[in-house]
Amino acid sequence: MINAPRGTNDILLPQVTLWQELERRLRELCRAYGYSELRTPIFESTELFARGVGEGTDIVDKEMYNFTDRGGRKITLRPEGTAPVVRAFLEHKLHSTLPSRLYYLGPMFRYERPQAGRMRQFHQFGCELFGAEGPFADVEIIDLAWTTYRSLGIEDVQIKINSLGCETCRGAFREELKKRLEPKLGELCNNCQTRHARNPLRILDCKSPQCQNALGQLPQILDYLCPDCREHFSGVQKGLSALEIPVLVDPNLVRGFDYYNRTVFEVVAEGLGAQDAIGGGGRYNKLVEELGGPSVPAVGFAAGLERTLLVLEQYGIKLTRDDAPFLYLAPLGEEALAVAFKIGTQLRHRGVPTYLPLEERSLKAQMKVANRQAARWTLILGDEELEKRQAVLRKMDDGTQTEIPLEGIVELIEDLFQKEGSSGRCKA
RNA sequence: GUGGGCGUAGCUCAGUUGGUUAGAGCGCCAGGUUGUGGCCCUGGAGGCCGUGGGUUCAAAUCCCAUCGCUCACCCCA
Repeated sequence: MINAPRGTNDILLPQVTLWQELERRLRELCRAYGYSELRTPIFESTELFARGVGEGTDIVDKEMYNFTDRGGRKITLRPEGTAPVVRAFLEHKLHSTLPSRLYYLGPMFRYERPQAGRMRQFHQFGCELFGAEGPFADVEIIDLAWTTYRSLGIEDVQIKINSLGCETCRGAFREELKKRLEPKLGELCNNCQTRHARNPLRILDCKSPQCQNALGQLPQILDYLCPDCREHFSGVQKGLSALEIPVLVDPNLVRGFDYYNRTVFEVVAEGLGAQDAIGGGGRYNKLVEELGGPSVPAVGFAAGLERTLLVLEQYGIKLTRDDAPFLYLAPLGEEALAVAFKIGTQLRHRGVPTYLPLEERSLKAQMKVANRQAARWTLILGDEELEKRQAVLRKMDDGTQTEIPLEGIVELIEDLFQKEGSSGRCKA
């Protein structure tokens, strides 16, 4: 037997309706915010991520699904959504009309050991806002992130924000930090020893108790922000508080991508095992340029959908989606099966969700299936009815049934469906 | 990459100090109702006990290896 590869899974019936409903709501939300969908390929040139996400990040160094195609091209299954969106944004010259609001929704791939809330193929929903430098853009994105969870009924999320400054103030801070860490190097964990050389900022959010102890009082980037960055960050905070979006300033929040500058944020929630982030994002003013485009400021965020569903489950929030048949057809006998098959097919042509049996079965067995399928109505069609050119229409809720003529039956049931519409019933 | 836990029916899991035809609940199928679901009752189908090797008169049970799942470290969504 061949199983799905490690860290991947099949999404089937009970779960798949949750996914459909989740996706439907996210798209609806994007419409409200004026974001339009951008679908990019699932694989890209390896170079895109090497340059976009940055060499030296965990993602690029050890988590990418890389392969060489038959033409010798170096290809990578996308580990995140922002770099591909920027690539497409440039390829289609979307910077000619700014601001540009884009969203994506789909699978991402990272080669890691799976655990609770972490898969090798997982799904992200993300939004990117191009062409606005002022704090309102950051506020819009953070509000959108916040509203994403709120609109799903998750009240209990916390947003942590920080500012990483720009290349000038961050550079100065990095040097200062390195200098201050120098004497304590020996006390830090192995990881942080290498970070010291490559990316000292990441030492700030190291969770190892060894480092937490050794670090003690370190300078904070917020104290090193240049006047512009300081003003921008305070603008973001003012905007958020005007919208009454509660955020926690976390000076140690760094995040794992190289492309962020100024605002970074993370949405955290309980119930994800050892993980706590269900979404995150920030500003990336240099990325478009680094990928060969003009200077276009941008902000974005991404939400992990598996984790979002985990949190929904934790809170007992059920996203329901009607997937039950409106009509269950229960023919008795060969002749009735043929007649039912035709009626059922005509109803399907008219968009009425119809369960159609393909073989003869006892009425009892058919009723059981109708019940299990949560059908709203069952149409019973046997010899007796055929004789009289009639059928029995049974309402499954209360078991009441009426005889209706075969003549015009398709129209009659279609009318019934138009009136009652979908009922929010769920098979699973 | 490292460590812990677990692999028995479609699903959730029992299975005693190794001992005869490996069990339950749910689900599925059929019957109780010669044409009526949900509740109830009866019966049935369905298992290389993850795989390979070893110990033993005898292995689901003990040992080794291997694969898979899972949780955690690292990092992240």
